[in-house]
Amino acid sequence: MEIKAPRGTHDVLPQESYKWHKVEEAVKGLCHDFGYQEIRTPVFEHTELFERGVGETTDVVQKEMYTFMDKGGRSITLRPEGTSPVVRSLVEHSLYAQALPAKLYYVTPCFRYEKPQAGRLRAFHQFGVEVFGAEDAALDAEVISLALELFRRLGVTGVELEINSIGCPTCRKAYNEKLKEFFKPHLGELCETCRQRYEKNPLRILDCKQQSCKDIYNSAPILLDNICPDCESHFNRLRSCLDAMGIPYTIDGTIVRGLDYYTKTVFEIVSKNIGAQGTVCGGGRYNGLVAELSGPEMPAVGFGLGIERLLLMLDNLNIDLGGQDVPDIYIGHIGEKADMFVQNLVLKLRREGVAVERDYMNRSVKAQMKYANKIGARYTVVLGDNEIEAGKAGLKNMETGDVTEVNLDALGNFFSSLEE
RNA sequence: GUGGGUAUAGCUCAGUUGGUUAGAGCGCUAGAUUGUGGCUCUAGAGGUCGUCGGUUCGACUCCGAUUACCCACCCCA
Repeated sequence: MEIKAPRGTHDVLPQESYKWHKVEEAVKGLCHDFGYQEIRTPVFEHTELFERGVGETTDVVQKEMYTFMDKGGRSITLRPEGTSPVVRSLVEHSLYAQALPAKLYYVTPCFRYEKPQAGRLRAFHQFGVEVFGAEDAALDAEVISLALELFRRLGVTGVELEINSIGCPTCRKAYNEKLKEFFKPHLGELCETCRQRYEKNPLRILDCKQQSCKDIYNSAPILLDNICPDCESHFNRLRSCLDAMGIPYTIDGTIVRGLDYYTKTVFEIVSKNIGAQGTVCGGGRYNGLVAELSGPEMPAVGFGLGIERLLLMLDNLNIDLGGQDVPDIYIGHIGEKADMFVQNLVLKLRREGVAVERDYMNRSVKAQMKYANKIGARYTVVLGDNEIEAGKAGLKNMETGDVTEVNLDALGNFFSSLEE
């Protein structure tokens, strides 16, 4: 029986992996420019971290985690999101005692047991950014601008920024009461899940897609209108900062986010061209999380951005990230003497940083050339007794077909001069 | 977790009302006066038709189950 990749996972094949490299390079350069440093945390953590961090009532924790007991009897969970582990590490290593704000980023696999569909995998990758130690909404804006700058640098168009404020625990508590009051007379008209939401987290009702529920909550009090003065001024400053940077946005009062730790600012960057899972980046402020995970009272803001969804956008927009890695030169050979000569020459050139390929199939010259063409070699040279004797050979430019005579000793120099 | 669609060669797909040795294009390999790619031509390799069961004289074709993939809901990146 053939073994296949588990449901909801996929392989990044050689003809795709260069795209990942390009995206990773872009992320690296971007974070450098914005002053963010990389942090790497383990793929698995104690289950409790996510229960506490993400929130026990969330879907992610309740039904989507890859949780298992290890041989030491510990409950372990494969990271379902990137923020909690970073906060755990921040607290564990007292990173908050260093220069603040602490600005961190990561690109890492995440795992959620969900039913796969377009843009949704069980094993996927997130580029994430987290900033700790500053309350200023200018940072919320910076983090948003960073995400948008990644899209800009990669040439991605057609993404839209949506922002909202879900307030702080104080004003949200008051608002929840207000919501409950509003929905109370309509309880019977709400859908099944919304009736549960009514008890657990009335805020989520506003996220319901069912028309019947929509009709009701359309006239519900709006959270934005009910946040406290402090949250309101934070939101206004965020808007001013975005305006100052010339970043357009829409305010969407229905953005609630499914992770419990968010406070004040929440935002999504959505795209229409990757199917139903249009949110390519989501994040916001989470001022309570560090303390929740036994750290000091410390404000924070960040986002997660789905790499696979980003790649999906690039494909659908036909954005070429610059092609695959190809050999500088393919060295063909004829005869045993040349075989050994080439064996040595290949290593010599590789030591000089030239990307070289040769024949390992004992193929005809014609077949070797075909192969060289297929793998996209920029140059080819074929060596036989004559060339080795003369120390010279015809170097063929595969793009133009031009052949120029070169000294075999000078091949390395030829390629290093090409780079200049 | 709920719903819909699909399943034939490495890939994209044909396959007639069930009827003998299951096809094409692309890709792969090898050739087309003996040491040079791309174009063209020729040949070859490659499939227990997702899996299991049923109906039938006979199933790739009909029925059932199962699995996987795709799409949507939910949720989220």
